[in-house]
Amino acid sequence: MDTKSQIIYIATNLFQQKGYKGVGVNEILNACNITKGALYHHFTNGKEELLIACLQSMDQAITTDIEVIFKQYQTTGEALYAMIEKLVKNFEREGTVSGYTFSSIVSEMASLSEPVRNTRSDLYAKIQGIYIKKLVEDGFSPENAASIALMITAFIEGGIMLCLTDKTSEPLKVILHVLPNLLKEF
Amino acid sequence: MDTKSQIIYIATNLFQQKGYKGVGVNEILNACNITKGALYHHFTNGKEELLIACLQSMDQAITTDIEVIFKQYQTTGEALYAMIEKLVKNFEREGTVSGYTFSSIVSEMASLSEPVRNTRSDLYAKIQGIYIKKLVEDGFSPENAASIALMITAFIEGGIMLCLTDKTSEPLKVILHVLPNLLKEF
DNA sequence: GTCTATAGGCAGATAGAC
DNA sequence: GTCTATCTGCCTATAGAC
Repeated sequence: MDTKSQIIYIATNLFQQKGYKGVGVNEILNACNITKGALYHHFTNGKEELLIACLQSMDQAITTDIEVIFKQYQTTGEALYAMIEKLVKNFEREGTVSGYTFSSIVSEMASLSEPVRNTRSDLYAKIQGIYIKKLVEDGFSPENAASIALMITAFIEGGIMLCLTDKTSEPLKVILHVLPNLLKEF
Repeated sequence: MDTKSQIIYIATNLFQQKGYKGVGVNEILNACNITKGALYHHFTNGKEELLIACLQSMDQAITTDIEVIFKQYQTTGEALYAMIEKLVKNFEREGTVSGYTFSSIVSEMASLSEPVRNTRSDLYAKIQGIYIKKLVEDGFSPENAASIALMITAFIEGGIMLCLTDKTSEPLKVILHVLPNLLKEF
């Protein structure tokens, strides 16, 4: 793996654990066993450019993962069940699911720059696009599908946040059983 | 209002907007029009002691507010509808509902100290206690009530997070219509 | 109880050798 | 492409006058 990819990989983990402001450039350098020269060679605009690269890398991993699951199952409800079940198992195995949310990194949005905000918005739109497509295939109207996709995102985001901060998989487990049934309400 | 209360009031707003790490002590001093001497007189242990005071102040405001609403309505579903409706109106009026969530302040939990983590946990437990009490009055079993309270919290947390970062009230509006009906699933 | 002045450290970023 | 050395500025916190 080349240096740039390695920096992104390691920095992504650190950002997920501590948030953008919570990780210093020096900490990243230590973890990567490189020096400032190397980092600023690959990321001319410094820490913020690195953050955007990390967000895009996360997006790649998340959307690929979700797309695979959503192709495997007939309905949105079944796909969501499988997806959340995977999150629960992941949390119980590794104690984290932070790879599935951007909030833990950039929830202090107000103090972040416009490029970062825009990147984050694009990524959420992409993920919700997958939900919407499947929901329309299920027979929902496009407007309803958009609302439901928003709801799904809110539910999962909140669940992940609670699991991470309370250090228990309970919130996601509850959502696992409720969310698929919830689709019938519409 | 005395100086200490004023510091807490202003610092709370800043922390809500930018997160703990995103606000510097100097920024707080400027906003309050005081100097270091005054701040460190009232908060011997500095910024972290101030944060804990802010979290407790928020907790006071939130639980009081929720309790008032929950006394006004017969069922948990009705109370939740009124509560979320208030959040939506608040967001549309002031562009924020950050007073109702701790996540935006302390989502970088891994890098925060034990006292702060514990304070946050206590506050969430208190809020969920209100939900649980009402749910049991509604006839739910204590175990079910606990699960449902967890779900409600996850849903609202996620909704607030999306509203704040996407700058639209849509997520909470969707939740407003779904959540009360959702209770019938149990 | 509030002020000024300052300590001491670490942040992100840059220049230039190799 | 990676290194070392260094800059500037901000950070939290403290000491001591008033």
